Amino acid sequence: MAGLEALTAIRNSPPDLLILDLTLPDIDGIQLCRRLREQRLDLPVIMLTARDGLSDKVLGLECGADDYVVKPFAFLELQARIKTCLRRQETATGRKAPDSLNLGSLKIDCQKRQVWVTGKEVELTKKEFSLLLLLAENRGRVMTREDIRKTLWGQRQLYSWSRTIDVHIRHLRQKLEAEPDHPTLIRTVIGVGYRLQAE
Amino acid sequence: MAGLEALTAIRNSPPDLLILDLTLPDIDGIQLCRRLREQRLDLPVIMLTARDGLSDKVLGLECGADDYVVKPFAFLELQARIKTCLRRQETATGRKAPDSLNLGSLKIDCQKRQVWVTGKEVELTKKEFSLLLLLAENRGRVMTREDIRKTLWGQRQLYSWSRTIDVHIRHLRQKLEAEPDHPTLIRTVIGVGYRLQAE
DNA sequence: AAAGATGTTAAATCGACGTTAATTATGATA
DNA sequence: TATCATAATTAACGTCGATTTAACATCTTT
Repeated sequence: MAGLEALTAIRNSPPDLLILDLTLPDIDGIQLCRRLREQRLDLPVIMLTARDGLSDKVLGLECGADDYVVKPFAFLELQARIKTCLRRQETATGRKAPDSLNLGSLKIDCQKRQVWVTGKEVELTKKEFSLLLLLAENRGRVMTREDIRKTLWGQRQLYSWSRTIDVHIRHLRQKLEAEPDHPTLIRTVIGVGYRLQAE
Repeated sequence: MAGLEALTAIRNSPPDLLILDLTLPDIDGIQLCRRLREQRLDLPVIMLTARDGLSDKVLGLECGADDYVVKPFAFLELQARIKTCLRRQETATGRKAPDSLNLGSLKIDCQKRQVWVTGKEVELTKKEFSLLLLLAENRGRVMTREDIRKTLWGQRQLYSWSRTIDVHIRHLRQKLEAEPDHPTLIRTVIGVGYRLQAE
């Protein structure tokens, strides 16, 4: 799988741990890792590489990787590091995103990627879910279109004049709001962005 | 200046915008840029380079540069890109601004873009909010029309005889003052500009 | 009172957002 | 690999609020 594909896949359904090869077809492991961190995706990353130079090693760790294994490696070593990484993750307080969000009539299960409104489950697409999660994690605060664009699409993927974000907002409103045409949950802040009403 | 020197200089007193040459003596522009981002230095960066390959271009943007100009370039192009970059920076939500301002009965939350007067929330438009923020950040001091024009409109033409600023002030007074016709919060300093009463 | 600066209002313009349908991408399945 | 279903994005246009303009009123200073 190419790096950019991976990035999308990870955003859509984050795994518990990532093992990254330093050499990927389009963007390399270091860049991929950095992007993850920019997007506040706090999952453990183990770098995998054939190169043995110190500078690479430093670079790997500086970009936010949690550990580093040099090829060729004993499988047991990798296994050990995976265990360590996961244990560290477990015990680190509050590093992981909360498992579920409870905002009045809105309930979000981040792990299962399920959403309920007034007890009823609603089905969201991946993009819809990501967008809702972003708004929910920042409830009360205005998320600018720029914020949204950066988080969900990364740099330079979506033109500023595109109406894509609006369309997803529309879909969310249709699925979540009692009256989609008079939204109370997802408010528009004209000239700025959107805000999910806290509580 | 070499790249490492630059890095130190930037850390010590961050400029408004950075124009980076891809080829520097010790570490190249891409690495410098990446380091900046790692250190969460969120200043706009324009890459400058002689190389024309696509991969370089991609690399430049992916490392966190905001834009990219290939040498040789028309000076007007660079100028245009600088403008765009700065405008984007300006409008990005409260990056540099403090999180909240508390001035007696007036409360401003820059993150949420919300404003309260004596506990009651008031809704402001984008321009109104920017104007109020400018006055509030410089409370007690007189902001000249020229200051206001420069900050809120930049180079874009707003003729000196335009009443636009007055109109926005009017709207702010209507929304914030107990008696809009006898303003106590936003005072006029004739011949100079406006001053927000420091509490 | 005159000149210059600011205040006020409504109307005109402009731009941001909303909406729908059509199109394109994606991913699963045979 | 072709096909199909679904999701994501684009295109095109509508709507409405925000901003600016215009015209005139009122205040200040000399």
